[in-house]
Amino acid sequence: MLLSKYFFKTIKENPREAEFKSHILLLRGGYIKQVSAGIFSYMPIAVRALKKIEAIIREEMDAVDGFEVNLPVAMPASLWSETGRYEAVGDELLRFNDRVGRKMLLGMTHEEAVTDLARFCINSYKQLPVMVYQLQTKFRDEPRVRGGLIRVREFVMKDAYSFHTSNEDLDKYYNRVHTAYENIFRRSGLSAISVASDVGMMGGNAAHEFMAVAESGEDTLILCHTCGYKANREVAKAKRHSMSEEMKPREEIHTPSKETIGEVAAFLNVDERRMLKTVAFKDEDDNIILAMIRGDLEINEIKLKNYLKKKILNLATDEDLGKKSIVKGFIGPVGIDKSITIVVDESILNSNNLVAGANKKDYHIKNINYRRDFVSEYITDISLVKQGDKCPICGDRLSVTRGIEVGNIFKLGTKYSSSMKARFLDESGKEKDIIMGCYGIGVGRLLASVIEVQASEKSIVWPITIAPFEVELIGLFNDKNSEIERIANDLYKDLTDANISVLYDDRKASPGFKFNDAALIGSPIKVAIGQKSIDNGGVELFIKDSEAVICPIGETKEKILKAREDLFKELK
RNA sequence: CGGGAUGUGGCCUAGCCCGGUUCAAGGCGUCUGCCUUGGGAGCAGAAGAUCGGGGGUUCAAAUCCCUCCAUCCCGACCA
Repeated sequence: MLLSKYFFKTIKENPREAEFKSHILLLRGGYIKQVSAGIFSYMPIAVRALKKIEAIIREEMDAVDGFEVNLPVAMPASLWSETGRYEAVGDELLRFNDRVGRKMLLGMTHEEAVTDLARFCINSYKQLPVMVYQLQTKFRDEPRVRGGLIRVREFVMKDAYSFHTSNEDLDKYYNRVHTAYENIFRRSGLSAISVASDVGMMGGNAAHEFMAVAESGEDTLILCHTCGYKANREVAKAKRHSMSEEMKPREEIHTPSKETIGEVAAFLNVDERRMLKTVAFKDEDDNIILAMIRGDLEINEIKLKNYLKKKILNLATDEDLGKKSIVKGFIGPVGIDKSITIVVDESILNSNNLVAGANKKDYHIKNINYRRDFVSEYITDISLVKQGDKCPICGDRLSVTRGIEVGNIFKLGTKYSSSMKARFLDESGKEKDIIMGCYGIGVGRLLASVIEVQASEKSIVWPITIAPFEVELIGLFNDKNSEIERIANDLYKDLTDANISVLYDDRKASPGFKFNDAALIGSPIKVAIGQKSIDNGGVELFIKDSEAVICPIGETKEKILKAREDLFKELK
């Protein structure tokens, strides 16, 4: 490809609206053009990289016996009503009417469409297991977009759906996909780790997310470097040490205007770990829920929400509490209105003689003990894991890092097949719901993550497997110097004939201009040829971000072929 | 949806607080000509702007006020 003819434009200055490294470099390098918040046009250089990623994904999906399909972007609302999601999903589902006024939607995910296909095609256990996948545009009307391609409204996703006769078979297949995902990210040059994750609106039994570790990531990951425990903070657990001591008699004490854990602990001179913290929430029906946890810990709202199977859970306002005659700042388990749901964190069970509010202004109660002083039918782990907490598996210190979710895999179970009546006949002729799994990868997000994780502030070096052009040939000559131009042209032809994707910068532009554009184009192999390099004995070869190496012209093609092969080998 | 910020030729930025003789400016990019090729060259010329939109205040508005819109960041939300 001749750069002088290429549909392409670079920008010298950082665009005003971009803050993320990947966003800045993708805009400056002429990969993407923003059309609206979270909606982008992709230029040829980006499309080349995306197609390479898609090719890797297809190979790996085919290798786990997947069949590529194409499901619709626009669907009738009635299909989604079958699972109740037309009504259940919020405004991120874009709803509209067609010309006859029928309710429609833009697909943000495709469980309904694929289950509809499955119930049509699958009748017998003999057809299972089977997996279908697609690479297709999704639209999600996100309330907040972020970081260029990191979080967008319209994007291409690889989504795959598998169908099984049993949970055991799903488990087996799920592991195969897990491996396929590891292959995809490794081959794309992105180091991603899988963590246990929340199942969210997809429902189902188990899930993993594949995370690119990056400071700019929006997810918080909990990792144990000793035993390899890895989890999204949303579901992460920690070992909480016991704080038991001999039970003491309960005692009410005057704590004027001491409302926060810190204030009360200081006032009474007790450790915050001897405090019982109560946080009040409100659900979608305006019910008050009190979550109780040890004073030094925080509530993980997602765990709490999942445990209670609530759709909405917000912090209760002072007004909400007032309506139920709950005394803000002095809430406690003893003497509280019995009709209020109390969720008790496990940390309360192995601690005792705790201090909590007395449900009376300016009073707390000392030496509260679970069982003796109160009980609840809702006991679970609702604690938020912090840096330095103990690993639930090995007890060693946990560390916290940030990650970008580039893929996820879910065990769906029968959530969709049962509501949509996607069934099969088993060996004994009995009708059963098909057991499903689903597996997603955000293609554009993967591309952006590669930059986010490994690019410098000013330049991209693409992994060769996804590079828009494997080689960039930088011609440094003017028109009069036809000798050098002839050598460059010959080299370009040689490389192209060898089936290497080459971008040849043949533009009339200064060397600095070309080198800077090359830094944005990001070919992992760059060749510069000019009077200076010729005088030094040939061309200059740059592999990834290394210093220039002089290479005789006659050996250039072989050197590049070798370097190319080596780079591919690294990402096998 | 809450909090914060920003909208000035294709891109970046100054001017705004303190309205009027720098008031529509500078750089980049683009076009034409000359010249030039080792780290975003030089010279000369040219095109290109409803100062985000609307309303208001005023003799006078990019500048002050109201309102709407758009974009970004943080939070909420999220496969």
